[in-house]
Amino acid sequence: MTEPRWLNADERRAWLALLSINTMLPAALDNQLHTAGKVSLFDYNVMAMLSEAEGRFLAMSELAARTSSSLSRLSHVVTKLEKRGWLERRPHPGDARVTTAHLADAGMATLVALAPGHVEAVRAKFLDALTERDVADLARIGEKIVARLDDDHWILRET
Amino acid sequence: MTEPRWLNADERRAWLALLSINTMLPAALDNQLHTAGKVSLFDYNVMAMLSEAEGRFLAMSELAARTSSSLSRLSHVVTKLEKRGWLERRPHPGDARVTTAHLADAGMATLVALAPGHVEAVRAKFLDALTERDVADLARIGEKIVARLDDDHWILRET
DNA sequence: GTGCGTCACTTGAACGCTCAACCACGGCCT
DNA sequence: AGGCCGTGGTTGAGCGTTCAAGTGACGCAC
Repeated sequence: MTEPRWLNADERRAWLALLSINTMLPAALDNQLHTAGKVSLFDYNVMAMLSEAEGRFLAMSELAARTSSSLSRLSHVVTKLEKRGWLERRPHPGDARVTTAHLADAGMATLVALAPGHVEAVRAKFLDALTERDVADLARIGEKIVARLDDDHWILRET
Repeated sequence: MTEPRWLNADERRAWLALLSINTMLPAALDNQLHTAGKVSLFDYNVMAMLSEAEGRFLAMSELAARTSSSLSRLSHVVTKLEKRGWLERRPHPGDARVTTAHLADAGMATLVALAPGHVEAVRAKFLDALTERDVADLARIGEKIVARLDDDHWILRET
């Protein structure tokens, strides 16, 4: 039973900052999206990921990977968005186990309507506080952390 | 109605990384704490903040500030932890509006028991992926973001 | 000292998320 | 062909969080 290595000053600062960002940033963006269109940040992201996919659809498991969420959480949310007419579930032709989520036209329309305000909020609450250099550093460091948490996370998947 | 400024490559990388960290890191730490002692990361943090305070107590509003949470959320959690005998609410002598939360001995004991494993997890899931330089950069950048979200956040309160 | 606005919190209901259980299918292996 | 395990997904119950409303207490104006 050896003494644990406690955090030094910089480690503590980094950890506390990340912890605070972690609760405050999603809250701020959720807020903007919710007042603009009764949509959560997660809802938005689900639709955004679909909008960027070829054919505007993805398998549930792939969509879960791209939103860093559990299949269960995604399934509940897809059900909700489906009820609003923004998404549609379809069986996969080749493999009957697979369900694909398709972004409907109505979903694309709300996404397009919400996007400018959302990007503005991302800038206002986050990116505008940083220099170009900071953003590059953060991207590099952030990807290292992501790699540690999930070594084949999709955002690391480019050449 | 001008065209919004969409994100460039680094901005997008930084944003997506932060978004992923945001869901995966708390989940990983929650997991460790929950299997080690049926405690959430937020529960742990509440008790940790109290343990570091003079006299092991803080006003609810101050504790809310130090956990970046709403008073409402904190109130519910304090009720829960109080039922487990880890915390105690007391009226503030000078101002009857204020409630203070005190860390009980039992709470301190569980904190002490949980701390080594938690710190190890923070290192394993996060800090160990980074160089010393990265940690310093992240602390600096993180604090800039915190400042943007709340310009007198408590972690910025030292000289 | 009476009103009035603010502050510090609490509460209950609605909503969202997590967890464990479950089902159906596909890909084996024999 | 039959049995088996792993994969992909759904569901419902329980718990946690948010939101809006409500309760006192303080402080200031008059």
